[in-house]
Amino acid sequence: MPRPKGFDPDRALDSAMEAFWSKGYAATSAQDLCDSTGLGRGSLYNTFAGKHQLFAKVLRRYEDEWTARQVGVLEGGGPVRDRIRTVLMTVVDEESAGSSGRRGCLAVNAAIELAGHDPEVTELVRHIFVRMEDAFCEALERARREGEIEADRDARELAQYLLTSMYGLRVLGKTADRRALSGIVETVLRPL
Amino acid sequence: MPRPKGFDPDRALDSAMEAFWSKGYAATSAQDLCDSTGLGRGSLYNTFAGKHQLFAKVLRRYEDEWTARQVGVLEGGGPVRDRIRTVLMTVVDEESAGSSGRRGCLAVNAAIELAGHDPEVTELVRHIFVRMEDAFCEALERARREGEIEADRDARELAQYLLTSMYGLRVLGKTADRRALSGIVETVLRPL
DNA sequence: TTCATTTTGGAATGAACATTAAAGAACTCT
DNA sequence: AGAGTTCTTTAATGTTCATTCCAAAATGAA
Repeated sequence: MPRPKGFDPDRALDSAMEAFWSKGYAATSAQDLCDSTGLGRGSLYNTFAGKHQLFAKVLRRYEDEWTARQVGVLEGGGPVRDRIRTVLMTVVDEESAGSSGRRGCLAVNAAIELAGHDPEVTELVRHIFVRMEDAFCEALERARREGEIEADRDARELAQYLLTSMYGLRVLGKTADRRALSGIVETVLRPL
Repeated sequence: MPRPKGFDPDRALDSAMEAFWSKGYAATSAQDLCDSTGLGRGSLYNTFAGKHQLFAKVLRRYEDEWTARQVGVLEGGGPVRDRIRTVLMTVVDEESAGSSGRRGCLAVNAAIELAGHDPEVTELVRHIFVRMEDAFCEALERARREGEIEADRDARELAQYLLTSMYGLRVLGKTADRRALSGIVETVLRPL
């Protein structure tokens, strides 16, 4: 049996995520990744074949860790309207965090920076977007069956509308303040 | 009198915009800029002090050329609802362009890639966002005065809502198809 | 034509880039 | 203890990066 790794690959993946998340793909160097993970170049390239493959792994982990959390909220109990508000207000909270935060959403960042140039990343991002849309859709369907929202509304259509609003908040969050963002959330929720 | 420049700086600025727009800031090298503008390194650095200053100039020109065009549509005649639809459908058209297109919105790209790290770019982007929001707001106010929309609606609130939807479309445009995007436009327009 | 000035393109700069090579250290199993 | 395998570190790879420098070409004014 071989010598075991001297570090936890998942923990390293989280550190790498942190780096990519706050600096973007292109602006994060191999040195940055070594610094943030604490690994040597050799260990890094042995474990994650290269920068691009590492980023792909990071994106998959982001879906499992962060997207899944938001999906979980939408699958929870209570009025849908409140669950959706919780999700959107989480976005507002993240975007109006102090200078330490403001990293936005890794999937959105990746979509804007790489979609169109990088097929693999585009596919991973699409997967995340679809998963969120489906979560919105199922929550709305359930609400419709239980009579919480009117029966003639198209759940899929509303889900796409909410997804658009959510990612629009991510963009505006770069320049708008918390007060404006939470106002928008209420406007978005109104037609529901 | 000195020797005049052998090129049109505004035309060069447009070429540089093209490069930054389709590749992003970090991924565009000085060589890329020389190739796309046709300038030598000397001319480029003599005219636009450096990559960063050039990008700032490009962003200002983007506002004058592209943002102003959308503002113009909103200031035009006819029902507001139609004018807003035109603006949003322009976004859909741009996002579902063939492989040649799909550059998105330069301001959104810059916001996601650089806002939070680059104060100057953040300010330039904010300016563009505010200008679009104001244009939406004034169009809505006018519609309210002329009785086209109900008087109890808050124009500023609606304007922010539309801005959010517009930029959300930019994000989803990276993975969604034309059919989905234009469906979203109608959903966004409905509560108006 | 000559002067003063500026543009221009190419060479040159040194730093940072992603990645690979190699050698020794560390570990498990026999 | 020893063999076999993997990990880790360091050095080194060659490329590309943004930017600077410089000599030569080009221009308008005198």
